[in-house]
Amino acid sequence: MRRQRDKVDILAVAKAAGVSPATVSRAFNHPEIVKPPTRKRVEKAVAKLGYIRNRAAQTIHGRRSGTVGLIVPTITNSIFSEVVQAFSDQADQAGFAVLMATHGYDLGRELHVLRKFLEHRVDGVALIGLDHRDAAFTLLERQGVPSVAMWSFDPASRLSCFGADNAEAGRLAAQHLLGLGHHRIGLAFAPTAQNERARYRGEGAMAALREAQAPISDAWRIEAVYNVALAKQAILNLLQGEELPTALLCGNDIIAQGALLAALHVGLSVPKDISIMGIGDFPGSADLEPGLCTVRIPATRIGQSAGAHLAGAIRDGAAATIHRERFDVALRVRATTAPP
Amino acid sequence: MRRQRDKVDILAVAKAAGVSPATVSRAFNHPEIVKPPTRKRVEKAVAKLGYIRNRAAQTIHGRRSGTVGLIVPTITNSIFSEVVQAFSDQADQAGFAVLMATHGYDLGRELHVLRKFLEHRVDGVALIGLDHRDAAFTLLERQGVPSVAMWSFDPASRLSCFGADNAEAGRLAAQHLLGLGHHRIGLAFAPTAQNERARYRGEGAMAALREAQAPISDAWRIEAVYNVALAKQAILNLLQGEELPTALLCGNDIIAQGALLAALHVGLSVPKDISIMGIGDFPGSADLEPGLCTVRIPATRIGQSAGAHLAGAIRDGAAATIHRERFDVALRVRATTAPP
DNA sequence: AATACTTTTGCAAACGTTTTCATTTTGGTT
DNA sequence: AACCAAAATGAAAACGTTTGCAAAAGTATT
Repeated sequence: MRRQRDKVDILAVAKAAGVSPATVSRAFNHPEIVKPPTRKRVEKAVAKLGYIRNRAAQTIHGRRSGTVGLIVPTITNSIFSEVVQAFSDQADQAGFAVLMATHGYDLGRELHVLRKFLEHRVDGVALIGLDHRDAAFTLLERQGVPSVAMWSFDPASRLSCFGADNAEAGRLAAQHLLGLGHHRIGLAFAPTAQNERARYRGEGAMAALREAQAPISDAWRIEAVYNVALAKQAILNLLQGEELPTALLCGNDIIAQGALLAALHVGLSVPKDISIMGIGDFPGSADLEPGLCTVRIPATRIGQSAGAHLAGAIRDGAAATIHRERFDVALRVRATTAPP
Repeated sequence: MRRQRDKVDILAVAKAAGVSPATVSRAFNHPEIVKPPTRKRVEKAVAKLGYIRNRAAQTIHGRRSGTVGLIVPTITNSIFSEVVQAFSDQADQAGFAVLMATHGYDLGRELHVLRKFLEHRVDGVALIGLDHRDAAFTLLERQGVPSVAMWSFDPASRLSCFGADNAEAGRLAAQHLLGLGHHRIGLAFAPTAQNERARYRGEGAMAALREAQAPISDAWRIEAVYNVALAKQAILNLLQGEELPTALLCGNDIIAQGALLAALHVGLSVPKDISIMGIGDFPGSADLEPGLCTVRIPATRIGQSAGAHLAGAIRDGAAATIHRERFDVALRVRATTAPP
């Protein structure tokens, strides 16, 4: 049984292998420049002592920490699970460990977490969306930390961004409903104050409705939160009203899922009695009964590209240059929509 | 505009505040022992220079890293989202940053990630379940890193554990169906090889069926994976058969959700034509239409307790003592089950 | 005003690596 | 065998903190 007191560091390994600490270090970081027999001896010593490198020590020496920070609003529903998974996989493949945190749609907490991550000297940062505290932007710029924003595309973004044109997504959704002949369209969106995704989508949808001269009733405009149960509740209230819309355009698939359940709950048949349209095409949306009609946002590809780009930017020390990538959205016509 | 070259470290702050580096350090770590006016001067200097502490430097000095590792099978579905969120919140509150990774139900990858996290000198580790590579256990013991396993309870566990008795959950589910009068019960479980949760649940269910002398047909025993779409597919195959079971007991709510969708898809009415039972009570299960009958496992409480305990064990340097906490499971009778 | 505490601060030695520079070893040419 | 270049290794100085110990500055007690 190994005693606690004889700590096994690079020096202990060096002694056990009969080489200098420098050689041990090189055996890890530049194996090609240490002679194979020596390397073998080092490896044997490492195995025997159960040595585990200390990343903190190399971080302090100015090398990279080997971590990237990932800050998302939430992981309790499926909205970001795909993008988080894809990003993490990519980071992992590039050899990074992922520091992850959620802020619950509170940009103040986001800033707090960001600061904490910078104390840990993350080599890069990934955020969701383009709405952030000004302090967050300046912090990232001052520290020269490569960073990416995922989910939204904006040609004038202050951060590198990988995402979709949310206004277009909203427009596409509205146009699909209008094209089916709907005029009385209800809108269910999340609060848009600190959330440009919801804001842009809403604006895109409204623009399309105005163009088509569809009426926009405040009674049909409800605020839902990103949670199936709560969204279901909110929509139930709407469905209690007397004059119902013939279609419901939801800010994302979570809300749409709530809407679908609410409709079924009050005995409405979808899409016969009411059409329901989502945005996002989250995992599971296609498999609902009936399958949810929505606008696809390629979350996995966004996460992958963002992860790969961030890893590259870290490797090249390219914190300052802004890179923007726009991912196409596409209508996914499924069974929850039909002519009124 | 601050030049990149004049790095702002504790020395720069000290100079700007007219004190020694030691005092700056103390102002951060033991504010109570530095005189208020001095502290003020330090704080002002910190703000002016935009200084951000370097956690790596304090880690290397033997202090704690301020990070905990969280390794889960997956986050792409709702299974672990609750427990992950609760654990992270707790860790965050205790001042820790969370290094998180997924291994996709591959315990080899889990070991790999664990090793990586130890290189980063995480102060504690949280895992899901009790099935792990032997090397993972020894690694944790050798390194003396406080660790907890969430989700399963076992009085003989090798790690501290916070979780439910999965055999009881399986038994409870089976007994509920038997009690309703079902005899022809299909079982849909995930592969049990490296997953004691599924294994114990299955064993508990089988034991109850045997006791009740219910027939166990291999044709009604199918292997599903933890993914709504794939589970739906697998169950669809089962439902194509001629002699159908009158009830379906699913290894967890994800599979049950797939089963529900599959049944609806082929035009079966739930629970009139077939009863469906899940295990877990994941977020959203209560809100399905019809609401999913299941066995509740208190994921949020598990994550909270595990997080709080881990933080405590780190504070007290109590890596060796094993703590086990058992959380009660409870039947949640909802609309997807009825007498045959 | 001198003494004895107590509180606050500073000095300097760690912490575990990496890397520059210098030195030794190796292998290839004459 | 002598020489030279190239390859491999070692010595030591960093990296940015924290903390034990000692010195200095207050504060209370005579």
